[in-house]
Amino acid sequence: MNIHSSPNIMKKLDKRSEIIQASLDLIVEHGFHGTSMAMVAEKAEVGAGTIYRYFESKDALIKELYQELEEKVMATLWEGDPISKPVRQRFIHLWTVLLKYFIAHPLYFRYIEQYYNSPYGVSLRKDKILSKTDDRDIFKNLFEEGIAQQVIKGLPLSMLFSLAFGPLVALARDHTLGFAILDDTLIAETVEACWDGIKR
Amino acid sequence: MNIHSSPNIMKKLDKRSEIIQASLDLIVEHGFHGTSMAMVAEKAEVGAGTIYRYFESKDALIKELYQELEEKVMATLWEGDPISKPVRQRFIHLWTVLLKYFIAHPLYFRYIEQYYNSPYGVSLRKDKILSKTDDRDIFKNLFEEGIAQQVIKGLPLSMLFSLAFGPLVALARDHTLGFAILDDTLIAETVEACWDGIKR
Amino acid sequence: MNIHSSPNIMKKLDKRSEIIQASLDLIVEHGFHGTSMAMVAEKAEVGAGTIYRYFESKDALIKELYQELEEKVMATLWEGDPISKPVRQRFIHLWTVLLKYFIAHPLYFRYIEQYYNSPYGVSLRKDKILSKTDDRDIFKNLFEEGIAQQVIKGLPLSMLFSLAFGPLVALARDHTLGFAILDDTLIAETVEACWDGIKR
Amino acid sequence: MNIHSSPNIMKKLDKRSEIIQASLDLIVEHGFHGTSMAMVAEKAEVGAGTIYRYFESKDALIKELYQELEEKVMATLWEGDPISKPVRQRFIHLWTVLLKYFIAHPLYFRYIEQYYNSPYGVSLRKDKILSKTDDRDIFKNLFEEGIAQQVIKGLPLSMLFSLAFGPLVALARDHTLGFAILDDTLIAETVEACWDGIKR
DNA sequence: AATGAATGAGATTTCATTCAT
DNA sequence: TATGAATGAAATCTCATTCAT
Repeated sequence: MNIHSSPNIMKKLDKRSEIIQASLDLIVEHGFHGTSMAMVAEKAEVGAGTIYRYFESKDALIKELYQELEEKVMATLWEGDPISKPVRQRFIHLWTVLLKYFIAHPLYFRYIEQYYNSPYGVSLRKDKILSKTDDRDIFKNLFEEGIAQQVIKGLPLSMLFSLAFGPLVALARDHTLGFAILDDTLIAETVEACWDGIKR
Repeated sequence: MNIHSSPNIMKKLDKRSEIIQASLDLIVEHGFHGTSMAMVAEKAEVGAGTIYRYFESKDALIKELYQELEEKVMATLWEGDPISKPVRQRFIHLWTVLLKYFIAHPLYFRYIEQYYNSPYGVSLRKDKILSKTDDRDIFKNLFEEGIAQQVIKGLPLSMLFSLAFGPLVALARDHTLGFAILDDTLIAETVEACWDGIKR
Repeated sequence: MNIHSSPNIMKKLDKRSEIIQASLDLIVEHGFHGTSMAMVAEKAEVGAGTIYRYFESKDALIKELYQELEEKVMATLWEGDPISKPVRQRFIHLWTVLLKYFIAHPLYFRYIEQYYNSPYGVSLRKDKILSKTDDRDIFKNLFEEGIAQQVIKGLPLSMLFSLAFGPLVALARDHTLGFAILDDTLIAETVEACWDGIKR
Repeated sequence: MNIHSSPNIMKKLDKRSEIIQASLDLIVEHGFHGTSMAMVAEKAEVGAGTIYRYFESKDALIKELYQELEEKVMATLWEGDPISKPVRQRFIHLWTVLLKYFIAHPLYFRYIEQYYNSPYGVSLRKDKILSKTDDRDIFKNLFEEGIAQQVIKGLPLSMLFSLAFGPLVALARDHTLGFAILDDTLIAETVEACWDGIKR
């Protein structure tokens, strides 16, 4: 690769990124079906047909956008995960990072939530439950360790997920919609409350 | 009004109910935009035009359906609310009733959630926050009383809502989707965990 | 049914007929892909969406139009078929009727031919060969009888079909395109020539 | 031109040939409009833009491909035409060669036929009839000689064409589609039958 | 009041062609 | 000369809504 090929590569990446970004903005504001491909094309400043060079269909675009966002979130969590620390400390760390990430990236959060609660998300989750390689392994391991050490309630995993994520997601939603304003203190208290919900 | 007009009224109510029920079934399964008016008409066994005698538009139908479901939920909560009992006991009662109601009426729950997380729901909630007559008064009063009695954490109301409803909603979702199975014991434990999240 | 319902029925039949007729005219002139649904809608003086009340898709329209034309042709042949007459006489009758029909209905003929020689027609014919209930039974029987009576050559049926239909179709094509002009005498001579091709 | 330019020319010819061949394969299978330029480019292993260096447009490609095939067929006929032999013998020779050629090159035949029966072919034939330099001169001469010698029926030339080519084409079609299987004996009988159709 | 055929605006998607590299 | 990413016009098809019956 030399310096002259760079513009090509940049441009290619750019088009796809522009489309992804435009879709994210528009879908968060208008929903999946309130967002037409023409709107995406205009906002991304590409031809309508260009979208189909990068995404097979509107559905594929919606799905790939979700997957990209999910990867970003998971990467952020993995990055600083203090694996060797005690369960409680890891929990506090992970939940804090996650909540702060959602607050810092409200569009990501809104999109993920919208996707999750649509027919798209339901089938996605059904698929995930079947497959072994779940993103949630990082949490699963944490919970199982906590149960084994008797610091977390001995409830079914799915219940622990709901108890621990439910408040965080609800808070993030209210924040991104402007119904609540979270500062560092409130974030810390929220995370503590999430822990309180599952701690023995 | 005389007795002869009764059949007419019955019929009219019936048609409206059929439309509402058909919409609920279809939207839960296919989403707002995966459900066409033609599908609703067929399932409700009415003419396509008939829907428009009862609902001004598809959006109006979606909104009114939401409001009806919300009213049913709130009526159920109001009904047996032990207003004179201590805060904790009221909380446990209300949350148990709510969770059981969602489990007993999974379609109601799925619809409400889908609505809540769509652009429809966001504007609805913005409207509600502005108006004084909020359905959530029943909870607001409970929380304020709890704060005053120092049995509930002194956090902003919006945070308390998230902490207390988040786990419940997450659990109800997993249950209605078949990802978790809740019996009476687990319901009780869930509600306890919700309380743990906000109790001082 | 009373006289007042008549207009309804007429109208319904009319729309479908208008669409069929417009499609026939346009496809014969511009081909399958040179004919857009918008062109059909305009020529038929119906809304674009209306076509889809009568035909599931453009392909379905093309296929159904073919089937209708084929039925008309076959009905014409059946009608005056002198079953009890000698093979030669039946042959002369059927071929004459067919050629005259194609000359009288050049659009029908052009459409059928275009369909026959397109990918549509190939799969159609493959299906037909598999199924027993072939329109061509009328000809098959005639040929088999002729072979048995030793007035027709003892060749495979598919060859006899080609030998007997080939000249007729070629003539009809030239006539409908204006490359040849057939009068009654020439028609008779053509049919004789078709017979000459298969007679023993 | 020197020896060094040879590779270039070869390459250029190669690309054009690849495009022609790919188009032939694809159009025979999917039809004119079922075949996109992108499909051709991929199958020919050239860039999409490259096609336009050799052919002005898709229509031009379709037309040139037809002309190439027609030339090949005519060249084959010219090659061994026993001009000095009696009419009947020449006829038998030419028709046998033609039928065998179509059987040996089913793609050529299918393409020519598809073209012939499309709006492309109709205008092509109209043009040909106007111009004097018709490929059909070889047949025209043969028929006129036959008429003069009173061995061929005294019918209009266009009729003789239809009578003589119709069966051959019909047979070739059934063979290439797999609906009939022709061996040397059947080929000979077919050609005899073609002759029977026009002989006095 | 009830119907459902008809509508046409608008959605998704395709594809021949261009043009910067 | 060759490429293939980009384009946008145009195609097919859907569907909320209307309106004559």
